[in-house]
Amino acid sequence: MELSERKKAILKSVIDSYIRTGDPVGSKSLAENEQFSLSSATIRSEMNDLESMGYLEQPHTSAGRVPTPQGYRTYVDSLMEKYFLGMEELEVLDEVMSGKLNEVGKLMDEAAKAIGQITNYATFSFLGGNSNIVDRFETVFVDDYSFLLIMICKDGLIRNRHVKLMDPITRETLERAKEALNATLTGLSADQINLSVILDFEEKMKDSRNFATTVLRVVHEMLGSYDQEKVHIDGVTKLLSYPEFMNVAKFQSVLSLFEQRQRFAELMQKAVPGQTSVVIGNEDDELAPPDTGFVFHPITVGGKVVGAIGVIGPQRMDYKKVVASLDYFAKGLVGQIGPAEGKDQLKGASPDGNGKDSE
Amino acid sequence: MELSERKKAILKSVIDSYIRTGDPVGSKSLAENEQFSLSSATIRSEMNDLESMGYLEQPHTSAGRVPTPQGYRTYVDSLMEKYFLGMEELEVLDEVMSGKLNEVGKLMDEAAKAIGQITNYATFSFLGGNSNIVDRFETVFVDDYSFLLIMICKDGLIRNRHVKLMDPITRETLERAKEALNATLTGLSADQINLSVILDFEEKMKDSRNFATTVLRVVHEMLGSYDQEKVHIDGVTKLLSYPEFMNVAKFQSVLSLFEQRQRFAELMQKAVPGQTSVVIGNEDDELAPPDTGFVFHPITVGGKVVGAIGVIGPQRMDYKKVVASLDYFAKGLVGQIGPAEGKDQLKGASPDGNGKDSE
DNA sequence: TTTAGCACTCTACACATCCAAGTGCCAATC
DNA sequence: GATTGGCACTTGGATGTGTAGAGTGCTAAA
Repeated sequence: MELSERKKAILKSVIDSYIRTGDPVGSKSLAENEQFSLSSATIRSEMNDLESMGYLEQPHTSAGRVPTPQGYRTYVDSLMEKYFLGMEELEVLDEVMSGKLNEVGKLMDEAAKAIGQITNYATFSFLGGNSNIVDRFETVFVDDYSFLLIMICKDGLIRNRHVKLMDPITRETLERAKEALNATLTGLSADQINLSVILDFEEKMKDSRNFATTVLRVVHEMLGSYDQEKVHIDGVTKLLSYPEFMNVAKFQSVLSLFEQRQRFAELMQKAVPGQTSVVIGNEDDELAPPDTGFVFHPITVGGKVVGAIGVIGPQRMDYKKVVASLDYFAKGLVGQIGPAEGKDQLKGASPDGNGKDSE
Repeated sequence: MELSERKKAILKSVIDSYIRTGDPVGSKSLAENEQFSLSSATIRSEMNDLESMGYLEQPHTSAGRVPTPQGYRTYVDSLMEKYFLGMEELEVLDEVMSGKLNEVGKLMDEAAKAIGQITNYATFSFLGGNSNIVDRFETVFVDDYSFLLIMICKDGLIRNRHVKLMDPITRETLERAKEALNATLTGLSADQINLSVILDFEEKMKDSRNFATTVLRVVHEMLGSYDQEKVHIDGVTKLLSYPEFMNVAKFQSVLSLFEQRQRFAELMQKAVPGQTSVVIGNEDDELAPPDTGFVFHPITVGGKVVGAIGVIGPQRMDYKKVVASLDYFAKGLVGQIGPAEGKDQLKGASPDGNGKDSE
């Protein structure tokens, strides 16, 4: 059954009002809200329809109506109007983007903070996927018992590890290991590194077995795991100012999401490049806790999603404002990281990478 | 006025009981608690004394007594008995420590998590101070528009940054920059880098001014700032299981501390090498939020505090258990990082450094 | 010095009441 | 047929009252 224009208008009003106040909205307050020249009874019956169609629900018999996830979904997809950022808001964002930050990671962190300031919700920034293809390895000799292993990926991301050893190595061994790595692992992604590749590498390094094993273990870890450290969350306290999170249990469910950072990576797999996504409550899966909303915008480099920046708030968050902020930042970011890409397309010049990738 | 033995015993009992239950403890329950063969009236008068001496206080007239920060202080310093870790607890910790983790940072994170599991409080691990002395710089050419700058400090800590540039560089320029950095900055700490040092460096790189400026800015940042990213907090949700944090305002004050991570660094300045410190509420300064307790153990490398691992919980936390866990881990850690130091004392072999220093 | 007894204070809880908000339904009206 | 006013009904929240229980301070007696 299609929604009539009037139903749409009423649904939009209900959601707008609920987002603003957080109180269930009743037929009377809507009727008084001039824009409808209808009595509360009429509105009541329309709301009744909307409820049976699944867009609204009542916390209890004598309360007003509250949007369901499905209600929010239609609102976000087709009802809400565009939000235009105000002067101060633009200033906050522009300041971050004009800041001379050489690292995209830092930039994203700052932007997330700024967006949190504008919207008053918690924000996160997230960088790095897990299916990188190795471009090459580099090593730096630190001392006889340790060295730095640097992995440069095709998409420009850089990770590194400081590897400690039990037995001393020489610069020569290290150099040989680097060459062996480059010879065997270049062009492969994590899931392509199988036993034969490993044996190949160990064969090349057979005079220093222990060392080779250690190196492989580190490489494996660098390739395989999402890098939890790269999820930065800011402004969790802001959530405590919303009544829906004053309930300890609710807040706990959100907090525990924050502590399982790898879940962000899963969430990000829903990301559509260049487009702001909205996940409402546990709409589809169990990815997000109930009563919360997620809005995020993926960051793509060379057509590949390498991260995201986003907002976490109550389900009734001000989606239009949040979406506007994220869009504005994402549009600006393309300008920031675009030039480097343009300059050096053939080499796929690192548009990013940033230190945070190291770990 | 000195505390009589009996007063001490009563104070200890009150605190033990309060830590266990979280309820204010009354004279009657203490009197019944066999170990005193005194009537409740006597205990009452003793408690009255303890109250006027500042060790106890009453939430309201008809409630039992609750320890003050001063009360906890005496408890921690001289009253509490030693806690012996149980088999399962030892197992949890041993497993972490025996894990082949090449990086001290990772090790500390895991240990913090384990201690959280044992004690059921929030934990943190923190790595890196800000007054490092530069041992040398290394660079890695990534592509024409970016490179990796690696700073190796005297104490073995390693930091790195992926630096992006607006103009292309050559491997030769990069190599020259590295040599210039090593020539001018080696052996200096952040506060020793003044204008003349900067001018010296710029003079050496005068044919590529922009590049030199960028490099200096990055170096400055690497040297100067506490690295917020290096504070890892785990198990915040655990705190929500204690009634004292069910109050939203209280919990908020703790959370906001977590969001100002640099405050950990300040807190750490109180650290005494090799010794577990306890900070109770806002005992002295405003460092810690009221109603919370901090217990932490600094990690020293070459006599210098480079980090800490610790526990954050309600003021009435089980200090003896927490202290025992931290002590055990710290003792074990010395063994872990000791060997590398021993093997290569002259060179001040990196006992650590770990990737997380990069950022 | 210790103790038993007692009056007093305060909180937590259960219970009752009242009120406002909002609903659904129905008959009257446009 | 859509809209509306009227009305009975439901419900949660706020407010008030009474009671039980825990704990105290004080005092007089042991």
